[in-house]
Amino acid sequence: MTYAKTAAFTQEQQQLARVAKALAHPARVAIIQFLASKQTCISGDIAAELPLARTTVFQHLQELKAVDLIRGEIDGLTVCYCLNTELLQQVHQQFTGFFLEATAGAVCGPEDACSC
Amino acid sequence: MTYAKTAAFTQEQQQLARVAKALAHPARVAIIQFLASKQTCISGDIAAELPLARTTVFQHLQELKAVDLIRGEIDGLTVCYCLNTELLQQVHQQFTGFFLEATAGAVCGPEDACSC
DNA sequence: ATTAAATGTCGTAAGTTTGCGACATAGATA
DNA sequence: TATCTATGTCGCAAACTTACGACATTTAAT
Repeated sequence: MTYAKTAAFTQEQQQLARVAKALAHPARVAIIQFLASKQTCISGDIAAELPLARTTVFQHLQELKAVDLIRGEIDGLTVCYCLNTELLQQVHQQFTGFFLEATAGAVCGPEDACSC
Repeated sequence: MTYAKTAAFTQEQQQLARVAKALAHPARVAIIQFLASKQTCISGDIAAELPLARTTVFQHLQELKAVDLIRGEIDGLTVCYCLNTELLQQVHQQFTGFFLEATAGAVCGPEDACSC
């Protein structure tokens, strides 16, 4: 039942939410940063870089793959994980659009009570 | 147990994940867009704009308030909801930094297999 | 003082996420 | 061929999320 009403929102809202959800865990943020820090694809032990069990990291990797933010190619014994930089750029634009729209009004300051 | 290991990540990663999580549902994206579209604070029936029950919308509003993306001031019988544009701007910068970092490497194209 | 309207609080059902250990599988190498 | 290493798959327990109805609270009007 949990996501029962998702279909009632626009594609744009759903897509933004979907990506946001993929980034909604520090481990997944860390994984992307780690892949970015190596300037290349990674074969292997990402789990060793994180304070989590191997299977848990694998699970996070699956989630990132599910939204296509990263790719994974099997290469013999190891797997090669890559960032999908093209999608990341696209998503960046989408978020920028969202934030610009949201900040355009400049309604309330940070401390002041609002004066409705 | 679910968020047991969160503390093991950096503040930056946690903050980004926290905001991403707040945006990780289309209803919450829609709420922010709705508040932005009115160029002012809103007293009242946000639920009427969304395909969800009043209490459910209220719950989403609470979550957005919890990360301080929106503010709510009680004003007599109604409540005045505002975007925290200052925070939104800050978060926008944070996301931009993250995405720039992530796309800097430009490792793999969208279709090509990676060449590890 | 009653009552109507607008919000907030609680509880609950169903589904999802997180984190992990145990087991399965597939190349590589002796 | 046995076996080591690197990954993938399953299943489980605990916690979290989503969605909603029923009830409480608060303010404004009559």
